[in-house]
Amino acid sequence: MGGRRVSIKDVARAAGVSVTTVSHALNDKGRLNPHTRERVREVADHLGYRPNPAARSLVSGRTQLIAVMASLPEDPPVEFSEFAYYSALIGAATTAAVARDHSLVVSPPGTRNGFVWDRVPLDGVIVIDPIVGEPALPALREREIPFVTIGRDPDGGDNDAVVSYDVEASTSAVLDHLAEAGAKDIGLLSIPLVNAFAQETLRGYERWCERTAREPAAEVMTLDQLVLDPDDAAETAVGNLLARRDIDAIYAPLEIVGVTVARALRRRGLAIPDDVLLVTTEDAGHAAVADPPITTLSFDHADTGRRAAEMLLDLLDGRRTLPQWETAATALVPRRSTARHAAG
Amino acid sequence: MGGRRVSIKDVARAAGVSVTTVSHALNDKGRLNPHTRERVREVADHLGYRPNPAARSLVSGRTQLIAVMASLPEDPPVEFSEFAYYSALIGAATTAAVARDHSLVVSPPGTRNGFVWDRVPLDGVIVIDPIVGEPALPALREREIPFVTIGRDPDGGDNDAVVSYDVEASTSAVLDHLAEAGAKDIGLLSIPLVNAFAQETLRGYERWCERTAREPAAEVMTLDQLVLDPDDAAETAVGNLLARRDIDAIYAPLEIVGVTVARALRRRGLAIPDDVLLVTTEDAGHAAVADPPITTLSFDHADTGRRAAEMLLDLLDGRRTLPQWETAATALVPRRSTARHAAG
DNA sequence: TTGAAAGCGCTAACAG
DNA sequence: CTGTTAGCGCTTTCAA
Repeated sequence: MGGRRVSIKDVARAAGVSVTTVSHALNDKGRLNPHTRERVREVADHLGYRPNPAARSLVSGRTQLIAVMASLPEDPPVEFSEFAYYSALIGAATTAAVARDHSLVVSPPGTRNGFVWDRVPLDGVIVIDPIVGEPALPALREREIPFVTIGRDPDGGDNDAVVSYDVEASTSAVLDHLAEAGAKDIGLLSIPLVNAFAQETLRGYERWCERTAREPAAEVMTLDQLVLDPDDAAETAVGNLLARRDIDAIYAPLEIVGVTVARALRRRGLAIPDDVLLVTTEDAGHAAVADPPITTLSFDHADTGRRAAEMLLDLLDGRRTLPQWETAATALVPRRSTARHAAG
Repeated sequence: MGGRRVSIKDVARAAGVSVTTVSHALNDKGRLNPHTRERVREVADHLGYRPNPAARSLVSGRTQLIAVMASLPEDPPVEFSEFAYYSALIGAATTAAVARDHSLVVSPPGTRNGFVWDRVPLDGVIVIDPIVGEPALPALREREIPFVTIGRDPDGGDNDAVVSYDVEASTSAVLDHLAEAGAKDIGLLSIPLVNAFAQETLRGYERWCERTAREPAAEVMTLDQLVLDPDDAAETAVGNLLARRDIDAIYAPLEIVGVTVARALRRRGLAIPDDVLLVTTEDAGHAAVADPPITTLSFDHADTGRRAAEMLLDLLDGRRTLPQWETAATALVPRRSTARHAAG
């Protein structure tokens, strides 16, 4: 397209030097007369020279490209766009990548079209919330493409680079908060145990119950239910939970679930927070605007994205080596759904 | 990194043919003995051969990479992640790109770090909601990089490829809806007139008022206000609007504005919908869960992203030529905020 | 029907 | 301090 781009040769010719000199001048390599270097740079600048990344990549083996990929079950297929937090995460990762002279490509989940790295040569990959059996991880390991997971790989990954929340501690914080708000009997409405977050939440819940000598009551939704009809899944799960025991507080991770649970409770004539306390997690911010506003466990997704990108980039240029583990902050945001005695 | 990738030479050697033959066999070029072609393919497959995109790109000049870039004011800087709809849009565009053997890279807005296409060689770019004076557009034109804008370029762009909503018609629909709901005096709380959407909304509003013989009352927020403190901006704007006239309905595009306006009205003792009817636009879905749920003008962002990607890809392989114009559907979603006489 | 060879733009030995 | 040269992996004339 259009009038051919200016190449290193054009610059060399215009500056009256060899291509090597140009290359060195522009990349601060070798020993060059500062004067020559300067002149070459001016010429290059004047000509609007831009190194061709493809050529550079061909020789260096690196592409300055990293990818971010959401790990989502393929069957049934989860709509990528349902997760608002990807937006924040991707935005931050992009910014971090660009600041270090890389770009970020977005990979669709699943393998139906093959992996991105079969199409684009990638220097590294960020995998968000790897699910059990995620095929991308073995593929990356086999291809020796460096990667960072956001959340631990539930299938192992002890030697991986991971940015993660301290899920067990956060879960305890949620449950402590509920207990302090007067909860006598707290039920967990768990998402399917497909990723480390879900698994660790359940474990955190069980341990907390053990520590506080309470009888756990956990209801785990199936993946099919949740994906095919989240409303119905939450509805059913709440029903099961309440049928089992006289629960007076629910921790329901995943914002869409939390919001639906709130509706389901209301439909049953149960008031929040008077009859049942409710906590969920933050995603698109629905919890905050719901009526009543729902207390959430919140994550700084932008921070997480930034950290993951930084970690990957560090791995790529050898500033860090495997394994890596970094913990991102969580915060409990109390709202009316857990303020039993407040006017709020 | 790791055990060198298998190159075309390896395949040629293993199959006992020349690299030319391999290239032809794999790309369906030239005239080859079908038997040879088949055998070469098997060998390549068996060896796990993947063409090196950098090499291919060096020769073809194409990279199979397209970018998506949000056009946002740099000063004051708008946080990319504030717009939930990017997530849906990017997800859909990614899927569309991948289906046609391309990948999508995300560009941060602004030019502080130079443009993406200075770092990654791109075949084309999607620019979301170009603002007045967006520097990317002239840059793209100059570099002759094909692009599609989502929403018209307010600075011209009559010869561009654009995917757009029919903003004037949608605005009319909103106002008609309000009028039908009993609105006597409808105010517009406009976002800054930085992009085509804002400009056309205002124009649509003015024309509608003219057609229906009403006196327009539009309050335009300044960019600084809106970016620095959206809550305060909306608050002030509502105040101004109400001070001017006895408005009984407001159309406040941009969901964050709409939600804030709702709060501001309540704080003033005005009930929605009884005292004031309210309509906003859809973004993260806050309007739907707000109390009362707010009627929105909704967009199918995924559809828009998909169309934009398709259009760009068509442009790239010559299936379409400039100019292009495609309209994406909008829908008015009535909720309680405009149901004056409903129990809802 | 197949192969040799040039060359895409760049970097990095190696010479001078 | 600067230039020559050999590739990186692939596509593509052009010849055989």
